[in-house]
Amino acid sequence: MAELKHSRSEQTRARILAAAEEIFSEKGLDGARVDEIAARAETNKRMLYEYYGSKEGLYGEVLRRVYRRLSDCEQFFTADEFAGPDIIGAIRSLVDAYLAFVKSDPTYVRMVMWENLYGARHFDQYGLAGVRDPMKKALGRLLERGKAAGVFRPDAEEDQVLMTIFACTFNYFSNIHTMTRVMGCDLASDEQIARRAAQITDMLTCYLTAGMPAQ
Amino acid sequence: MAELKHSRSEQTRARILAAAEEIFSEKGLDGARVDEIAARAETNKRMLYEYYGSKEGLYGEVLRRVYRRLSDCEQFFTADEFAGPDIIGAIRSLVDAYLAFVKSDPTYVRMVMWENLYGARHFDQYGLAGVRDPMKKALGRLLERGKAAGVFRPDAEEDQVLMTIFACTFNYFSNIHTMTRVMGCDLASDEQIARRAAQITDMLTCYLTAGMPAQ
DNA sequence: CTATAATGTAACTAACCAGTTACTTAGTAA
DNA sequence: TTACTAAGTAACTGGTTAGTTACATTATAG
Repeated sequence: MAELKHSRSEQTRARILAAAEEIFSEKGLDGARVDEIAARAETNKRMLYEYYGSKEGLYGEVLRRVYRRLSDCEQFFTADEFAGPDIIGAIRSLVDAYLAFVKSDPTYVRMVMWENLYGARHFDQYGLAGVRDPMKKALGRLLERGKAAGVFRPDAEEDQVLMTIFACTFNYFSNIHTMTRVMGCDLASDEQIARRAAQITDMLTCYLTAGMPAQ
Repeated sequence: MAELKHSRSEQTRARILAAAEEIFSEKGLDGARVDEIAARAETNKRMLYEYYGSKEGLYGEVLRRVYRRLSDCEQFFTADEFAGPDIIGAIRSLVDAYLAFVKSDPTYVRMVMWENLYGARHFDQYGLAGVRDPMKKALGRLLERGKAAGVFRPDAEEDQVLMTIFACTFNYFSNIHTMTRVMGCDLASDEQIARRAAQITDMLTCYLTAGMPAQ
């Protein structure tokens, strides 16, 4: 029963990685404690070092796993929804999808924040340089189609639009604590999130269709 | 010469605070080392604890100081530039000013990021709840004037526009490390920053003036 | 059953770190 | 000079932490 043994160790590996993700995303590389990760994984340091070699190595694995979840959204962004004739509706879907992703995956948001504070050191170190945001491709195709159809202004730049969408969606959750205090309302509520989504879409649409003949 | 003595201790206090700002913004509360702060301030722990009581207390002082720099921009945003008849130009100035601020003060950006990762714990603890973003007031006045003049659409919401400006400017620098890798170009260059500023302004203008008679 | 290897436990180590304390130096006032 | 106080030094303390090691348990293959 080699499989059973294998499966047992795989399960421990998986529990360690899951616990590490929780704790690294919560406290960062410096704030996290190896013993705490081992305890939450219901194992101990010995196994953690057996499987991952070092604290930083484990952190790197967590980072890889988190970014993989983003790449895995690729399929979503290639769905039929984005190939139909309603190009403005597709932009809305794109914004909604990204906002839904960052809302549903606070761990992703926090790990990206930590990594930016660490100067993307581990991002480079653990071979994530090739990671491509799936939204970038989808947006590129969409802009091209929109321009060809005469719906979008021809001078719209993919990179700039992408940065705007990314900033507006990501930032809403990454800075939600300080922004809530400045705004004086609960930005985490579904109502506020929906308002924000509508606003971002509205704004992008205004920009992308400015000066073009109305549909 | 009581003043000389006083001044000497004040200088040590100031050197400690300056060193702490550098190191806390670089490494965060957990990553920073009290000995390193003392060494950089060319003094030692004894004085640090004399003046600031604890590591966290010092961190709180740094946070206060950093936010004070933002409030101090108030005067800039009340300048004549924002009261003139060129309301769209004023929006451009507002974006440029905020972008220039976050570009010139990476310490502010990083401290806000740390604080968001810490759940704004120290933000509350050290009495920064009352901090108001000076841009918020300036933008509120500007939108009101623009609407009254029939230049801006009447349904534009101050909070939403503010969040957009904040997200687009702050996020550009807070996520510059990971975004540079996804975009594949040097976002820190003056050329890229200028392009970004133009884009943000353009987009806001499109949104704010959509459906209004051309000027 | 026995040998072997995977899995797990717990104590240990060497370094580190926030915070304290005993002590020294230097500036000042009378 | 003398008495006093602020400023500075360095060693120390108690607790913590990443990483290691010696040992125990369990499972399985032959």
